[in-house]
Amino acid sequence: MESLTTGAIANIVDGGHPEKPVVQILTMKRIPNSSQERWRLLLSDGKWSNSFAMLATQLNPKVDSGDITNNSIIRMDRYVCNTVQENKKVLIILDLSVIMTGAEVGKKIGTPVTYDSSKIAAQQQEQPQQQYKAPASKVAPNMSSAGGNVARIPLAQHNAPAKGPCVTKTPSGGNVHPIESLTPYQNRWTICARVTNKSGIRTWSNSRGEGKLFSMDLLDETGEIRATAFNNEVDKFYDMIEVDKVYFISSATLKTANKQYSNLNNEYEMSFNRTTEVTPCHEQTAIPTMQFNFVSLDQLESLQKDAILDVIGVCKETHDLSHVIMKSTGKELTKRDIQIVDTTAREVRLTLWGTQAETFDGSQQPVVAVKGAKLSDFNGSSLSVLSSSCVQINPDIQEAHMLKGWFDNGGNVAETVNLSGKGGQAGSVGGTFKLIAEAKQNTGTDQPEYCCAKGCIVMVRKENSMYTACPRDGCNKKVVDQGNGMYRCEKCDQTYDTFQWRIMLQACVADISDSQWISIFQDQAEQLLNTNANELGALRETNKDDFEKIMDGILFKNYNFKLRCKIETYNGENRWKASVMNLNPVDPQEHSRRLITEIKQLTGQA
DNA sequence: CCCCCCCC
Repeated sequence: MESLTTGAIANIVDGGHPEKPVVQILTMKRIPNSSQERWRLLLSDGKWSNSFAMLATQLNPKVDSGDITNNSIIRMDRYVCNTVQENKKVLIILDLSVIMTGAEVGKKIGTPVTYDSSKIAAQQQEQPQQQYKAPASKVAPNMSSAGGNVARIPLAQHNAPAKGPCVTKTPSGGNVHPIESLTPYQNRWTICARVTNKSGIRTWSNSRGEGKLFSMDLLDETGEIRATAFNNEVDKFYDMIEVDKVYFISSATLKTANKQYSNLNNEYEMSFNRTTEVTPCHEQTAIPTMQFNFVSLDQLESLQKDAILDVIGVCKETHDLSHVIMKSTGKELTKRDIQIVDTTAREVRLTLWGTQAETFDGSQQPVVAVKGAKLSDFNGSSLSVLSSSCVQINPDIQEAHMLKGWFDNGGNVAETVNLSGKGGQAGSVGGTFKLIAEAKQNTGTDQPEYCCAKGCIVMVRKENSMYTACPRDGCNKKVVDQGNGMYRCEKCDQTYDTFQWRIMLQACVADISDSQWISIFQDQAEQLLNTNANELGALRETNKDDFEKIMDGILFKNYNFKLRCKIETYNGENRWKASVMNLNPVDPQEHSRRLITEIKQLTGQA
């Protein structure tokens, strides 16, 4: 039987920080009424037990997957223990390894006794400052001595799993807390963080009142968090806070972050309040300057519209500056579209605004990294830079060097899929999944909306499913047969001696909720029918039976469709119309995963 | 306590 680190629980409660203690989970309880899933654990070291432990939410999947259960023996690879209120301690497990599964252990080891709470209170008075200790191996021995002896972590270790703070003491001699350990459950902390982004001052006015605010992104080597200052705190702090500088910050309010408006890797965000203190940190630190969580371009189509995300790509094409008039205010804006490409052979449009658009130089095809770009569904998928975004040109980071190397060695001539061309051509189907009946409830505006639906083709209209089109590439206009072997295109105002076949399918797609006739055009129809339009057109003329066989071959199969849905007015009547932007056979595993996610959402488990 | 972020 794997041995536990006897006495570790008592040691931690008493303010110690044993390295990677092995403990047993006796029970796990979900904390009720918390907006986010949070687990409280009763831990035992075989001799002592205490229910002061919580799982960092990034470890929740280990509970959901059953990796950790009651009786599991775990090694706490990284944890912090903080004091909350007067006499309570909270231990947060940041990283753990399962040494033995609960099933393997099968029982409580030993007869642990709850570590006495009065002892905790007494201990507390002796060690009021005992809050966070970095793992000994990560910091230099004399980091707290006078003379600016600061522990340095090599920059190359930024992404190493175990991290501690670079600066370990506050100006008043207290401990510096890692950003990663901040929670609303405890309020006595000081962080030492670099400001990586700072907004301008913005005012608002709504039914709840008016005011002004600015926000900033804070970073240390354990994590990042957004902070916002309102009204008086704007006056107090706006001028002193400078991008790229490092500050000690203490005593702000923590609350759950709204992910819709932030891409920072933190479930909480910070609001400055009247007790918040900000002090510049003049020590040299190894706090990194920016932390990206890049999404590769092939993932864009599977993400929700309006998502805020980090991207990096090589600028393969730079468009001219242009000006647009804002619909809401009539103000004129300057913009520039660029195309960025990455190794997934996707390219996407990225729109820069204002000064950033004016000063952008794409002539050397630089690498462009954006933290906090916004995804839109215009023309399939496109990206836009927001005022809260941070754009870096040729950043000195590994991903950028890798991309540039790839681009200069063939990537520049690689064939790519343009995600910002029409509906998006990539294989993955993106957008919100809906039942057909739900999709049809969208009676919205004249703007098309995009969604996904899984459905079965139950009928297909064979007549009028093909037409003879202009042979000029990209025209696609129906030609008029002149009866003399010549075909006339009105759009091109030309007569040709040839034409090309195009497919325009009407298919009735059904799911459990409803059915609907949907248009499937050329490219998607060719994919669906597994043929090419010219061959199919020829077959239609020569062998009607085989033609119909091919058309019937698509019946009664399930597909995931990405749909473009629109209300069209036809003879004064509104009609819901949908066409297929792309389609894929249903992958049962992926489909099941999505259903499980939906069930969890419906039952409040996610 | 904001959460607007533009246009095709």
